[in-house]
Amino acid sequence: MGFPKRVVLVKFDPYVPQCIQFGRVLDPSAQRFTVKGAPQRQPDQAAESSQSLPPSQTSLQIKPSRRQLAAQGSQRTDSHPTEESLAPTQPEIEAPDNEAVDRVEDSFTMSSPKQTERVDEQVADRFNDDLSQAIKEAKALAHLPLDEDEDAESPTASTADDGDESGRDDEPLELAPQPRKRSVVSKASALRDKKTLNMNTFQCMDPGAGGYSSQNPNARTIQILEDMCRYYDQMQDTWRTLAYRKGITTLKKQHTKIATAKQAAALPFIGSRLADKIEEIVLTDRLRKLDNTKDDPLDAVLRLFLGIYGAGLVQANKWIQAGYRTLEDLQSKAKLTESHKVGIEHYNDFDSRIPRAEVEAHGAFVNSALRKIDARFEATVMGSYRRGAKDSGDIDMIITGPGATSSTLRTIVLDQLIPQLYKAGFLKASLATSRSNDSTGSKWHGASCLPTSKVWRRMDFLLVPEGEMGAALIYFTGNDIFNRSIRLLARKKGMRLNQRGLYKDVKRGRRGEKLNEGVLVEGRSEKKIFEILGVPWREPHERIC
DNA sequence: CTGCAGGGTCG
DNA sequence: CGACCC
DNA sequence: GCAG
Repeated sequence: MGFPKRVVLVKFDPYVPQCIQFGRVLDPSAQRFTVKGAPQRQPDQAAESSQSLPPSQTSLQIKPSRRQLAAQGSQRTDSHPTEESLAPTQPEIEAPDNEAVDRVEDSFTMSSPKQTERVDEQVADRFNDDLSQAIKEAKALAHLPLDEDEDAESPTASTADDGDESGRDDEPLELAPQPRKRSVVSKASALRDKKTLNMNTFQCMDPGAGGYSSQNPNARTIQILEDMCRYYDQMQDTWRTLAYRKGITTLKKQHTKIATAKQAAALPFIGSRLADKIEEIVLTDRLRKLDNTKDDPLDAVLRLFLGIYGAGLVQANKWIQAGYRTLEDLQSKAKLTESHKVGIEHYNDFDSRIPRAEVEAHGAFVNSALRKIDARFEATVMGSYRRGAKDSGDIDMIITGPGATSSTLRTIVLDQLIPQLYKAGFLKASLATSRSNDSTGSKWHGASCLPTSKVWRRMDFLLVPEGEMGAALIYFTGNDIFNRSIRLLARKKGMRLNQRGLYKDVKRGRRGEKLNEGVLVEGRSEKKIFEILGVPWREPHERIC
């Protein structure tokens, strides 16, 4: 999702790690600093039951709905709508340190760029076989309007992604609205193999909604839904946000106008609720629900508080219930953790976007310091920067080195690099950091600031041992939807994918709880992981779901 | 009605 | 361990 | 909010 979306395929090395980013997504327009004196009015705007969130509850209930509570844990990802703005069509936005990247790649990836296409095709082909079968299955299971005979040309996976640069306008046809025709599709095929996964449900199998633009017939609808989505994201309603994102992505893939609820509901990831909203938007050019929630003072306060690093629904509601309405209230009256203090003090800093050039500068600063400690190590900026974004929510760097073990990395980074960067005045605060003596630690989260600036930026370091580069690349390349999708796929295949590697023979309980670590299958090569999972290779910029 | 990725850090 | 974050 |  995103705005002007899909633009260039910036010309960077496909293998260059591009990563997922953990930016915060906050609506700049939100009147977060002007919400003082928010009325103490009683909440009545909770139209739907599910909507009666704790927030507004001026009164007693501090308790977030189960939904929301469960929601913790995945919000604010860089893949949020507003975050995906890719750099404008200037192909020249190459990563400044391409060399560095190349080196990294060379050291940690099996295949060289040369072999890329070939490999990809092979994978793709292999995939197609599986796919055609999966597709049938999918059609039987999903209520997609495909005709039986159509699947010969497995649409979805425009497989070996034609590295077409001029962007694409081809859209996955399955999603195309077509005259409803209850395909009597194969109960046979459906029964054939219960284990066949419905690939249509994995967004990682399908190139992102790249062709989307304001030209899309559903542009207006999408715009409003993105507003809703952004709102829910701010409210940290993870699952609703996720659902919206999926639905929006589907809509972006449509090339015809979706005007009725019935029409909309036929699409994947669009259920009755979203369908109704879509119809309302088309009919009235607005969404009442959005209008309401948007200007509720208490919601505004809640969103203000939720924007603080380290503050979630529980904490924010406690503050609200305690009567606090402004950041000043919190600073003067509430008991805050160190993170909260930093988060409040630099609320604006962390809330603002980081220009691409500045991201580069931060990266250079870190890299320079690291090289002085040990020239073999490298720090590479990942995140949306690698995806070619013109600005980022935070700066995310992977630090690795030839033969580096997690232990040596911890020593180098945690005991030397970080302290030095602090001394240099570059690092300003730590928010969450591993301890060099913790054998499992692998990250450092904090804030940095260029000598030439006074705006603090969220900076994350990830320590990645050589043997885990492949998995790390996938993880930090994102986007998050893609990651979650591919991880889910791995799970469905009895495996487990995390930032360290792909594991097989993972035993799980009835409810999916991991009962066993599983056996490491692959961690070093990104491509192999894709291959093993049967996911067609996708360039980083195509992993925007 | 339940799961929605999986894992690290903080208090 | 719950909350929060990536 | 969707899907199973």
